[in-house]
Amino acid sequence: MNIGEAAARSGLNNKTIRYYESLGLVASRRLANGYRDYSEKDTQQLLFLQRARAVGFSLEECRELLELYRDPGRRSAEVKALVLDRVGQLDRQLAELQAMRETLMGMAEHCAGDEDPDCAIIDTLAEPKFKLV
Amino acid sequence: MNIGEAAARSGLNNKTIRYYESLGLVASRRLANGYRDYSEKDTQQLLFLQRARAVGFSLEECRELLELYRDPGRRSAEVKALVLDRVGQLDRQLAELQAMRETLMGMAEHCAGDEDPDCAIIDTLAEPKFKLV
DNA sequence: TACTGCATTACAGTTACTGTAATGTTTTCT
DNA sequence: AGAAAACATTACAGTAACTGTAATGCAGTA
Repeated sequence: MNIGEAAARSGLNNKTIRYYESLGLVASRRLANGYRDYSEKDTQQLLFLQRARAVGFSLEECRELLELYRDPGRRSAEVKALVLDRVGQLDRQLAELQAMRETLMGMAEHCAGDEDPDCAIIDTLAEPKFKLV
Repeated sequence: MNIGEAAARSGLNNKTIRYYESLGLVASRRLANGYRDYSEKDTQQLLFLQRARAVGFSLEECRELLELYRDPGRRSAEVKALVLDRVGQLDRQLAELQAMRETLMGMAEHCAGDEDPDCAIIDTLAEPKFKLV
């Protein structure tokens, strides 16, 4: 199958697939006309990539995951470690975003939000009276 | 004061300050030797930028905020709207990261994490049995 | 005078794509 | 058969928000 169909099946964009190939994440056979030709197995790997990206793994992490995916001698402990690492990243990110949200809500509460120039938000950003992130 | 001190006071990197200047977010006077020269007022604007970035505003949003900061005739309603917009973005981001976290934890639970190649995580990424993000 | 530390500019690299241009091939319509 | 649409190819630029590197110059001190 050509790249359009592989894209449709994996949920990736054509350009994204070519990009992944340029990074050496996936390979592809070529037909006589130069068109890429994908097998079922190829599309499964693309789908794998799409799903790994959807839970936020970086492309380098995806590369490691793909290697494990392809390695019949893998240890599931290694896969699990990658996943738990990613959960740790998420926890840190979540905490950071939560803190931002609380700061913003705290500032918004003190702002009248009217036609007046007086604004607690601006004041806080310029010279905070309560602690920021 | 020169850029090093302005950086120290604002918590921004020298390069970051120059970068912001290249984008027209802030301006700077120059001394005879070509060095940038910052006033207290300048550093306050840099600090403002630093704080706005710290709660996750994009540089374009920062530009709007700075304009409001500088405008004595601003309406606080406009400032508040920007903040609440940002809270909305955060809520969407938080929901997305939460969903990723749950997916990952769900997969991790089903993985033994041992010396065996059998791995529920790999299986799920390759062809999911439960719904992904 | 040499050395250190700070300053300047310009350009490349990062992440993960997406958009555009110029071109070629395959398929479909008339 | 010939034209047009729909797909494919490559290469290069742009995005966000910086950071790193190189080559160079100025400032203050031993």
